[in-house]
Amino acid sequence: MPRPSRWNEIVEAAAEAFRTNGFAATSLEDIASAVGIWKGSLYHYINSKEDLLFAVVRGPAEEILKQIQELSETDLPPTEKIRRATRSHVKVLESNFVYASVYLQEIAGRRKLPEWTAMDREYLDLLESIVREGVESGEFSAVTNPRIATLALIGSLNWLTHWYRPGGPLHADEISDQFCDLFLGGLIVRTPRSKSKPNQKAATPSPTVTPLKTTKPRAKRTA
Amino acid sequence: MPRPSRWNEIVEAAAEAFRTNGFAATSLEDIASAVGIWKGSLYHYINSKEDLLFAVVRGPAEEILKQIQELSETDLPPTEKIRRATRSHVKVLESNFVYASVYLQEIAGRRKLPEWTAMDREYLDLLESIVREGVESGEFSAVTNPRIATLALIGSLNWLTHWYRPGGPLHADEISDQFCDLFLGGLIVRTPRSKSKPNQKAATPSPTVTPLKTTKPRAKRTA
DNA sequence: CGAGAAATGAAACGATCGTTTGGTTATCCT
DNA sequence: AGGATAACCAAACGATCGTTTCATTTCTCG
Repeated sequence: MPRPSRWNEIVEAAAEAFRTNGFAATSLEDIASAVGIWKGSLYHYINSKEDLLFAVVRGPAEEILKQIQELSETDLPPTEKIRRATRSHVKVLESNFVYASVYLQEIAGRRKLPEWTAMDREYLDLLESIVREGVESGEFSAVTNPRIATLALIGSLNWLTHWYRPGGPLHADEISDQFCDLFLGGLIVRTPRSKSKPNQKAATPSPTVTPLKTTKPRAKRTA
Repeated sequence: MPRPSRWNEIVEAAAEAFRTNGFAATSLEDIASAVGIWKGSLYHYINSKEDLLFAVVRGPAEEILKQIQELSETDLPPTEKIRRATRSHVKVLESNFVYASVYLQEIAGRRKLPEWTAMDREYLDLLESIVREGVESGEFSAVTNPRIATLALIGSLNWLTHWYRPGGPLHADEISDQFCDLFLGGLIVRTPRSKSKPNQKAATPSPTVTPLKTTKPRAKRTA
């Protein structure tokens, strides 16, 4: 991967085009003309079109993983870990918005290259182990399935690429704080009631309406 | 749009291919050979390749919107509305998993056709108004920004297409129940304390660690 | 200044794609 | 049965795409 000045322009133009039209629907001519060169000239910087995709995507992918790796090595209480993980996730998404959007749309979807799926998996596992830590310490007593809770948080965060706009009215810090408050505390401020009964349905304080089939008896299913 | 028997095969094959490789990277030859016909023969069913995309996507998009429209017309308490909305959202995603995945990846992203963005917008607005209803009734006293809370829930739900696998170990009812419990109640079962102080940070019961910059003073910014 | 390397221009290639055309077979209806 | 209509075959077209090749310009630095 070369280093000269035009290279940054090229990667930025590629990222912008990939985000708007998708990788497959973006032609090298689109990128070249955005920079002001001929499409053949791109091959002094790349060996194939896919090189551009990886160049766009590598930065934020490695950054976001590094952040949670460092966080996992601390001994902060789980609540604080979740708060900081949420913040750094939103921060990386904001600071590298176009790049990160391309990653989530083109890599985290479709492509199954083992290098990237391993990174996704490691990130998920580290975040889940934080949640699990909170469950075991008794702080997250409302969680029944740590993996689902973790995936819910990751979903909220990554979905930012579908609606967040840099320079828009919502600041990243504001968003991450509210996400974190919501994830940790939920919508409802519970009335002090069943303390020693960590019921699965403890979060539902409205008995006004008969619920329609709370939880089906599950069919057994392994793996 | 024609009706014969092969038409269903074609749409299913298209959906499967679109989900795996994306719309732009899928050739009509891929779809035709999956059904066992020549690619030119597809044009007795369609006028252009995009027709296939819309045929794949229309069903679940209209269904998921219809469900929340009907729900909005009831006078159930907000908590119950959220629970039912979550359930039906997961249900539609599960029952039409491939179709819905294509919608979220190809329509809710990139494409800006006004018909679909209007549907997305209406769905978001209806769900947000439920949240807002709960805030005004006092039930959702922990919410400071209804739109962000709504987008967080939608993100968790739609991210299902990135990790859920039909026939896998997790049942759809189980997932939607846990999502809903998490969204309504959060990770933490709060200890009865500040009842009449709906502080922004009421959800953070761990004062062990000094938070790093809670919320920056925001730069003013309109629109 | 001038040689050598880096960067870009300019054109062409083979492959593939969406679409069209026209003919052939199968299916349905009364 | 037989005609009409739908379904499909088979081939080809023009356009576009990723990539290659080679000539030319621009930059670097001793």
